[in-house]
Amino acid sequence: MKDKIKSLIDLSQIEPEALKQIYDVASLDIVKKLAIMPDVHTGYDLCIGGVALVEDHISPSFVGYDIGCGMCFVNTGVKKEEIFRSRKEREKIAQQIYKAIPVGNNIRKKPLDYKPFKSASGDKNLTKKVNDKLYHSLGTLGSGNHFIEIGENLEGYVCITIHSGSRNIGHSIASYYMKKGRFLPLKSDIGQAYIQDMNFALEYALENRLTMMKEILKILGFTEKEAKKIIKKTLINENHNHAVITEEGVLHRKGATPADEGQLGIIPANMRDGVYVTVGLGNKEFLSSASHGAGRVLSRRKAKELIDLEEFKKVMDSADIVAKVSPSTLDEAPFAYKDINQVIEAQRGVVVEIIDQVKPVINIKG
DNA sequence: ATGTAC
Repeated sequence: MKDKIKSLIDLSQIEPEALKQIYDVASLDIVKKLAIMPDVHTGYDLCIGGVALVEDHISPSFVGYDIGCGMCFVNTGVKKEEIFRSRKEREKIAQQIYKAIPVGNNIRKKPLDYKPFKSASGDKNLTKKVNDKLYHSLGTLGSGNHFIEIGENLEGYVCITIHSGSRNIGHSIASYYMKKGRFLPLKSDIGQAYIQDMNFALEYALENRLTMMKEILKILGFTEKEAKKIIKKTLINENHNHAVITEEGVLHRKGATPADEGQLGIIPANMRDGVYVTVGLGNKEFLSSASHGAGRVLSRRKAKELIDLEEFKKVMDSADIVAKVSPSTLDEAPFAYKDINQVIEAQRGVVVEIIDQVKPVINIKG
């Protein structure tokens, strides 16, 4: 059983509950390989930061609730000084973003256009449930670790990163299929239906991020034409909750950045340290995957209990980052996360190379 | 991870 598990972090460093999940999953005959990322923590069924190769079956719970959750990134090609001259200006832009993009539990009052969903399983309730919120949820950020970040890369160019998922749409699809079984045979109607509906959620999550990306570029003063060009030329899109059918089996990633050879990805650190741009090395031992973040050291509850708001404010101010520093974001403070350098070093040259790094200027959160 | 909704 243990030879199925390949971990980028010492197993002794993993929280007991997540470790139990790892052994439970690895003990299943149907699971051929299990790769563990350094930001691993307890999730529903398969741990977050877990990548599982499964034989002939697809598992809704191995993909998780936020199907298609992931990152979009662009490099505007404009230097920081050309857009941001003062802190006041940055604060104004942050305000404009909060005004244009619903965050947290909020969705749009006025719906945006998107092609309707029809459940491949034929379930009328699921179809209705998804379509009900489809247009209102598009272009909304969500909560938790989801964020919008405007930052400066190593060359001084303004880059935009968005971390968000499929909102209620993916959640509805995920819950519906999780009730159908832990593993759905690929050669079954329900398995095929899940694949189709999961793919819809992946597409929707990308559209969700792109909608926000276009709005942000507009707020930064780019014309529609310029925005299109920036996206076309520089977009990195990657999602860390999905399943892919491969020749070796069904590859499920839950909280893991795809790192096929040459594949670009984004690994976020935390609100203060920004994001890393990665290129995959296609390391099959680790199922061509990398971490999807730094990983928490404090649970959300503990973070709110232990972290001092003033301390949080101090580090964000000294890095001159405009961000929502409040009791509601204490659980997202840098101290709630592992030291990103260690997490990166555990992966550099093994599953990815780092090709760029972006320091935050503005961080938007739910 | 998520719509004030069984």
